[in-house]
Amino acid sequence: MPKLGAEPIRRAALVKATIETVGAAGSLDVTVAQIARRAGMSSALAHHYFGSKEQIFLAAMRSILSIYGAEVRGALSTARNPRDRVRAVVMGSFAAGSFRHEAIAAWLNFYVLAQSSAEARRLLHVYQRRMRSNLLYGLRPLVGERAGPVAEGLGALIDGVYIRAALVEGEPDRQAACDLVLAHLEKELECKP
Amino acid sequence: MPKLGAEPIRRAALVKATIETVGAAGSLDVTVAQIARRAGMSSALAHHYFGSKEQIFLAAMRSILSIYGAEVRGALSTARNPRDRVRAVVMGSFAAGSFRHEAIAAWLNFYVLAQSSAEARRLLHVYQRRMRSNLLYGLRPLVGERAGPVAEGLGALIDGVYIRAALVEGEPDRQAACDLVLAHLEKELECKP
DNA sequence: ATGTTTATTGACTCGTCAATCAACAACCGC
DNA sequence: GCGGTTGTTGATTGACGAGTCAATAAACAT
Repeated sequence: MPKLGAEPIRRAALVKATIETVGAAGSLDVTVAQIARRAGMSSALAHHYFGSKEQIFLAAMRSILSIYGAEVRGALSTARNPRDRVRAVVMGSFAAGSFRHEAIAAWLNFYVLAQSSAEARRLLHVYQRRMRSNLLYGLRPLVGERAGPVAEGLGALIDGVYIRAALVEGEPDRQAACDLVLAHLEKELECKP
Repeated sequence: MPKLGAEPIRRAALVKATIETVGAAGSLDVTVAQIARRAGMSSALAHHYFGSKEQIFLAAMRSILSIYGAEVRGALSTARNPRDRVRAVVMGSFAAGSFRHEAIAAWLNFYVLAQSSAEARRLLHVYQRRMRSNLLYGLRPLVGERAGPVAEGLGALIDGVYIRAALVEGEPDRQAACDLVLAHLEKELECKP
């Protein structure tokens, strides 16, 4: 049974299974055994590779954050001016890899975890800072000193759209979500001072 | 010890203690014993009056929702035109009784609970529908058929500001939060068609 | 006085679950 | 073919926590 070099495969399988299980339950109240079973292994093995339940969750969140980051970077890479840069950050946030039921449920629970786990809070702050600085970089040339508040509003709006999407069953409407935020952005860009 | 007519006092004490305990822990992962202790009684009594842990939480959420509803109604009562009506709904959402650390933490966890508890989901939908209809009522005369999308955006923005406030320690800045949303509203009202 | 209703709790049951461990299985270099 | 490394699990432990229950105590009714 045991083939060598299994560690990365097992870890990946556990991360995937964690996102699926948390997504299906809509809560972090899932057992390591459930996750391990979905990943096709025993719960002892999950502990063997990750050490604790919390570390399994955090690995899953890191995976989600890294997909999200890659999507935003990808969208940014084709942007040639500030306006498109800001739009890219928004559109990256609603790309297919991130704005999915499972990932959204994970996000929501991640917010909750951040209230009690220092490591989760740290991770969340990293994401928020990156998002904020991405937005500011594009916004500054467009709205000058208003960039701060505008970024604030965009970030909050994106977060709000995310958690509202957590409540609909089935996959959320990416197009509609993205358009809503982009429309808000247009309004902000209309007045330049 | 036992004085008659204790039921309503006990229930209220448990609701209060639940909000405090969940607020302090930032999670629904608190024991009935913790809540009961904070409310100055045994866990058996908590079960006696509420039947189950979930019912205790739901009672706490109903209390928060009812305070919120009262605040919005209060703000609405002095509004004399559509514009002030919409502003009242927004400002009611950031009134002192609702936009507090504890209540915000409860909200966040309520969203999570709504993913797995039918009763929590029902309760949440009641609130969302009421908020939406309050907004629409004021928005329709102002922006006509755009009222739907605008209400959508306002609702999402308010939710987003809420969960972001969950992450700051200490009491959140009500003024700033409210201003941010009101500024968004002004922008939406600028173009009337 | 006595029985009924309401209030209250300590002690208990029963299940669950994270984490550990001992043991077993396959592969590797030699 | 042997010792070390890696992979893997069933069984077990130990703790914790929701919910129950029997028992006690005060108030009330008659």
